[in-house]
Amino acid sequence: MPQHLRRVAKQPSVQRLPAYLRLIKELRDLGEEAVSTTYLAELLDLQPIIVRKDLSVTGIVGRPRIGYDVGELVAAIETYLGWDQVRDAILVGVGHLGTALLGYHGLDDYRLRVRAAFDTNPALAGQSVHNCPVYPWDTAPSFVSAHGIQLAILTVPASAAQAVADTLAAAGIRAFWNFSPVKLHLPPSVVAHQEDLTAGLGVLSLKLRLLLASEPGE
Amino acid sequence: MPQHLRRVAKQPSVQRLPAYLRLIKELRDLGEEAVSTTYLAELLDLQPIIVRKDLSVTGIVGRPRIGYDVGELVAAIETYLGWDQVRDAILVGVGHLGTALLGYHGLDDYRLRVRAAFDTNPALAGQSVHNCPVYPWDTAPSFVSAHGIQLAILTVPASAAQAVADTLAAAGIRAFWNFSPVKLHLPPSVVAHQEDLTAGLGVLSLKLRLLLASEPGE
DNA sequence: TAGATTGTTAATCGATTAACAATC
DNA sequence: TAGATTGTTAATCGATTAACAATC
Repeated sequence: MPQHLRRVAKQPSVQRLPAYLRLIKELRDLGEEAVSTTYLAELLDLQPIIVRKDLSVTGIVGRPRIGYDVGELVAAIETYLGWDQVRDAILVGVGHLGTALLGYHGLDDYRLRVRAAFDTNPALAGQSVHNCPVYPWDTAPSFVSAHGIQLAILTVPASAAQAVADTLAAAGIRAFWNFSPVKLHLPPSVVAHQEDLTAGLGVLSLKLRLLLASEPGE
Repeated sequence: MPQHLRRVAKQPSVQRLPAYLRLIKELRDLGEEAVSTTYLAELLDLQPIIVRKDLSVTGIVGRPRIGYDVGELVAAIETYLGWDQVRDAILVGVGHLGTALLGYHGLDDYRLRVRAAFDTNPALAGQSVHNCPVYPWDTAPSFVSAHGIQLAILTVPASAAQAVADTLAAAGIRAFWNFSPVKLHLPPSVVAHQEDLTAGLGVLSLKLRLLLASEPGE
């Protein structure tokens, strides 16, 4: 493995990389050949030096006065995040959010392929949601081991999340993208990332409250 | 406004408050009267001192050896975030994600009421999605000003987000919960919070790549 | 050349952690 | 009382920002 792919960026940096990637791909599709951190920073309301530091973890080198080669930069970020290769995934819990994610073409852009969805509701089994087959939950472990799936998207109710994760981890899942509002406790050989929509709503609500409180007449 | 509601917690703290609130409400519903930071920290894989620091911004005081009063703590966090009062909202963009959010009862738990949804698709106008009426997008500005709506949830395509936000801000919207993968540029009298699902996917993908790379046989 | 941009090194800032007195 | 927990103050750690030489 090349040295620069070993560098571990801290979470704030990693979280910004997908936003850079999105913009740079747009520029590429518009025919641009180079991009500067000054420009990216302006679009994202960041300091140019932050963008430069963030990009440096991917090992990319730019050219003074010109910036970074757009094609190289896309490749560098994708390689760094592991988005350069197709990864198979399953989704568990075909409710509102699960259905929405199955219909979200964005995942495809990042080469994440949801091969199957699972649900305990027998009415869903055998159906196809946004072109993804839905199977009974019982069959998930054998599907995972048969196809060597490493990534699972969890959109199950909070009460079920830990048990579902335990079962899938035993079947071979190594990474959970967890949309259930529960912190998963897993062995060190498995990684997880929790999406918490209410965290964002909390930040926004506080901002709004402080904004309104700061205004005359309050 | 009481002094402690003026204290502005930093973003990492604020983001953790909703997770505390969720757990504490569960405890309350189980009949618990007190909770310690030691206990909350264990459930969330955090240090107790972090939890204590985070809670202190709400102005709550605990009792040594006992912890915090569960009812008081729920009230303190809700008041701090502005979740103690019902807030009206609209949603713009009734696609997969917009539909999922309309069906998400979680919003109701935080007293966020989506009064109407809007879409440019004429086939949707007049329909009702998860008990929320859908109207033509053109009518959004007048709805916002007529009802004094301050918060808007944006689930529109990236290409439309900035224009939609500009229009709504002019009509009186003060806060945007933005699910479009675009950084909004808004006047200082308006706040926004961007949800970026791909940021989380990036973090998870990197964790997985590093996990696999660290294993024997790689 | 002049000026813009990269990329390094050092300084600052803020969040996390440690230490510990207070208290129930 | 002994022991667990709160809450403050100080220390550490890590991320952001500043300064600036290198370079195209």
